[in-house]
Amino acid sequence: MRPSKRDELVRKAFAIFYRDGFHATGMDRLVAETGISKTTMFKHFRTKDELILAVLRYRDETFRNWFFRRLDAYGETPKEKLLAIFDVLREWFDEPAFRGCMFIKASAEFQEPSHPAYTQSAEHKRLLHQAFCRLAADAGAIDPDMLARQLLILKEGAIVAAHMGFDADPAGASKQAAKALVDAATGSA
Amino acid sequence: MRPSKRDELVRKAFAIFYRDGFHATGMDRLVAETGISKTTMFKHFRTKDELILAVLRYRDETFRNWFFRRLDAYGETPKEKLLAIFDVLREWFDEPAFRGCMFIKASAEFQEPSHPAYTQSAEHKRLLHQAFCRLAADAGAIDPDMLARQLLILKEGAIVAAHMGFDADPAGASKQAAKALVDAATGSA
DNA sequence: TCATAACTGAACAGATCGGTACATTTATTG
DNA sequence: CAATAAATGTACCGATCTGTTCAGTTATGA
Repeated sequence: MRPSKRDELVRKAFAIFYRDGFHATGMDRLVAETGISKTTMFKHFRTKDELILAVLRYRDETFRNWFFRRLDAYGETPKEKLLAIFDVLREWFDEPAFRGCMFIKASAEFQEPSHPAYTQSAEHKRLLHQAFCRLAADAGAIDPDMLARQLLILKEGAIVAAHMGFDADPAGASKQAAKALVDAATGSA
Repeated sequence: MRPSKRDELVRKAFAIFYRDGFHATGMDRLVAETGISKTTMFKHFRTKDELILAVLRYRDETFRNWFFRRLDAYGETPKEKLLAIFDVLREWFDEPAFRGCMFIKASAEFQEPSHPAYTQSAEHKRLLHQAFCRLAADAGAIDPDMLARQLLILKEGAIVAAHMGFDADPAGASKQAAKALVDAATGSA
C-alpha cells in the first residue's frame, strides 16, 4: 500500500495538533512524536500549512462520517435523529481525548478570512448545516433552515461549554433546549 | 498619572492579540504596533504570559461591564433582559473589529487545563452563567440554573456562528430560540 | 534645580521556528 | 538480483522567538 506513510502522518499529526494547537506545535515535535522523519514530511507536504490543511480535510471527513453514522444508530425517524445530535455529542464529550472542536480552534488560530484553514473550517460547518437542514425538512419542520441553524448553534455552544468546562452537562442542557425547538417547529407535543 | 503606560500597553495588546492571536503575535510586533519599547513591556510584565493574563483580565472586566450595561439599556424587566442578551450580541457581531470571543480563542490556544489563561477563560464564562442565573431567577424561571445554562450555550453558539460565518443572522436565530426557552421556563405565552 | 523614576533604542543571547541538502539505509517491484 | 522508489538521520540555513543588557533620554516632583 503506497500512501500509507502519508496517511499515518496525517492521522498522527491530527492527534497532536488537536491536543496542543497548531502554532504551539513545531515540526520538530511532530518528528519526535510521530517517529516520521522531517524529510519525509516535507516530501509529502511542501509546507506546514499544507499539512495542516490535509489534517483538517481528514478531520472533516472522519468526523462527519462518525457523527452521522452514530446519528443513524440512535434514531429511526428524522425527528429522533435531530434530537440524537445531542446524544452523539455526549459520547464525544465523554471521550478522554475530547478537546473541543478542531475547526473552532483552527478558525481561532488562523483568523484572516482568506486563510484556507479558516475557509475550510467554515465549509465544515456549512456541510453540517446542510445535513441538519435535510433532517429538519424530513422531520416536517415549518422552517427547516431556521431549525437547522438553531440546532447547529446549540451544538457549537454545547461544544464550547464542554471544552471550557463551565457546564456540568452541556449535552443534557442543549438536548432539552433542542427538544423544545423541534417540538415547536414540527407542531407536536 | 502613574500606571498609564501599563494600561495603554494592555489596551493596545488586547486589540492586537484579539485580531491576530496569541502565539501568532510576537513581542517585536507588539513593540512595532504599540510604539511602546520592549524594555518597558518587560518591566511591567516579567513574561509574555503575564501580559496575556493581564489582557484577559482587562477583557473580562470591560466586556462584562459593557455587556450588562447594554442589557440594562435594552430591557426593563428581567425577562426582557434575558432576551436582550441576543440584541446585545447583534451589536457586537456588527462591529467591524468583531473576531469572536477572546476567551474561546484563549482556551483554544492554551489547552492545558492547568494553564492560567485556560482557567481564567473558564472563570469568565462562569461569571456570565452566574449573572444569567440571577436574571433567570428574577424572571421567575422554574429552573433558573438550567435556563441560564441554555441561554449561555445559545450565546456561545451564536458567537461561534458569527465568527465562522456559517449563519447569516446568528443573533436572530438564537434570539428566537431563546424566546421559546424563556417562555416555556416562565410559563408565559 | 536636582534627584529620581520611567521610558527608549539598539544590540544581543540562546532557543526554536519552518524548511533544505545530502548521503545512507530500507522497501518494493520488475 | 538488480533497479528504483521511499524513508531516514543529521547537519545546516536564515528568520523569528522570548527575554536581557545597558547606556542614554525624557518626564516628574520635592
